[in-house]
Amino acid sequence: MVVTRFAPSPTGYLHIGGLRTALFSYLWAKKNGGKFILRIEDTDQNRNSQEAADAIVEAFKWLGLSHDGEIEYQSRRMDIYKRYIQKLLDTGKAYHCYMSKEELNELREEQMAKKERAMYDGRYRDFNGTPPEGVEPVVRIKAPLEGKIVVEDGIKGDVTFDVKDILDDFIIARADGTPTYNFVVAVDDALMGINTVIRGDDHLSNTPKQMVVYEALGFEIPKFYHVPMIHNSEGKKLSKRDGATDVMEYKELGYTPEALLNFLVRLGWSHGDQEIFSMDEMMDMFDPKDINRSASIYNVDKLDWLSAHYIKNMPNNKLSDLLEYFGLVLSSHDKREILLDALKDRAKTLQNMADLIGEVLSAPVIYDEKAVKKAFKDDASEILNDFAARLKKSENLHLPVDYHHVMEELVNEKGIGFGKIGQPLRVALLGKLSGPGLDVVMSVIGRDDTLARIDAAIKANS
RNA sequence: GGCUCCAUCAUCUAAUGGUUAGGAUUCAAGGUUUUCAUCCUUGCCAUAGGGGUUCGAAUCCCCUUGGAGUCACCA
Repeated sequence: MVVTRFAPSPTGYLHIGGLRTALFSYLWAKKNGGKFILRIEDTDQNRNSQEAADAIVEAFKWLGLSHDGEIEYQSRRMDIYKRYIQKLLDTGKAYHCYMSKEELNELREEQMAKKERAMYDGRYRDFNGTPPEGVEPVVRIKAPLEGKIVVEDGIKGDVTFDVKDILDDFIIARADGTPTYNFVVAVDDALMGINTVIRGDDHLSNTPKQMVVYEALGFEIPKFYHVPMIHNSEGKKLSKRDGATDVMEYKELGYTPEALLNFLVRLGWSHGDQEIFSMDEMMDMFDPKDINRSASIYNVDKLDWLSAHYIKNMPNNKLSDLLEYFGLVLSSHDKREILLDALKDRAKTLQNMADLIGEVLSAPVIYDEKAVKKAFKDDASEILNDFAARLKKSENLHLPVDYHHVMEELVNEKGIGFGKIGQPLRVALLGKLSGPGLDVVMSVIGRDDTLARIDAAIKANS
């Protein structure tokens, strides 16, 4: 059984990069009928981890992702970590170090001055004398002093580290007794049965340390997949300053979960030439071995395209439901279908769609200056008046086609082009020269509103 | 700086050692549309550089260059 996990530190919200590794982990677990565990890494607990967990769960919920079992909080597992630290102490695989922070800094400075690597010198590694007074010791693990550590990574291949380049007897418990990151990650992953770790490749250099812990405790090392970073347009690691990095911002912006997930799954992963993936397809086709080796740059153009694609292909009742979040209640509108059909392939996002609908539903408050200049010349007012008169005496104006007939009639009888009536009418109805079909607009707002808008436009612009 | 990773169009990416280096987004042009958008068609655009290995290299090896990540009693 494949057991994966997503293990964010509680920084407040779900990050777009985190979401991608979470998605990869989720897909791989679910595809294999396994489990996907959510673990909050709050050993330092300077922040409100509950809030962070809630934010992450909320985001997962929006996206339709779910984790198995209860959320694990590291802050609630302190007893477990203490027990394993004690075990290492008892078996001589870890030891107390009485070096003070000052001494440590001193050592580091000396090493820096000599251009050596800053590392612990192991002075308490085999210490069995009387400990110095007044120093609360940290616990250090006995790391190997020489040799190589090979991380067998499913994406990068075998990555070899020379122990003397990267390791020292690192701290596994602070002076206050709390355990440190590399220790708890290894302990938790092992204890929770996580056999497949999919995470950002910024963790690759931590992996040897975690392997030392696995080794010391006799745990089995999981399969690692270190996923390349997502970069900003500058080519640097994505940070808060790069626009929207909070997943929930995308909801506010009007992106749908399918679009966002589809966008993210294709960042660093591909399946031939396929661009559009439903959740089922992702699950069916995803395999971490197909993840790219190189970092990718985050670019919203494609997200916009996907977003538009999903809106275009969404059933109207679902679209209507989603639009309510953006303040639009259409359920009782008798021309809902016509309206949504006409606008769904013009919108990039739900927010955008709501705006476009708003432009149809409410009369223009301002008329675009250029549009007026272009459309309201010569006999535009006269033609509009003629058109209004025809509307007034027409019966049974309901569907777009009904309005279209009236336009056609006018155009034919006067021997003019469609543009002659179309342009000024468009300005009258929408205040500008772009937008959905005029017959659709008139059908949606009805005859009375149409007449009112024509009237208002003539008064304002002639 | 040490260590590690990475390198195909502007961007996301495809290509058992043999392809006119493919697709998608963006951009541009044309068609459709009374307008705009959608949609359709077409076009522009890439194997970082240098050495090898090989009949043959985007693909394997080495070097250079460039980029990224990481080096805590943070996670």
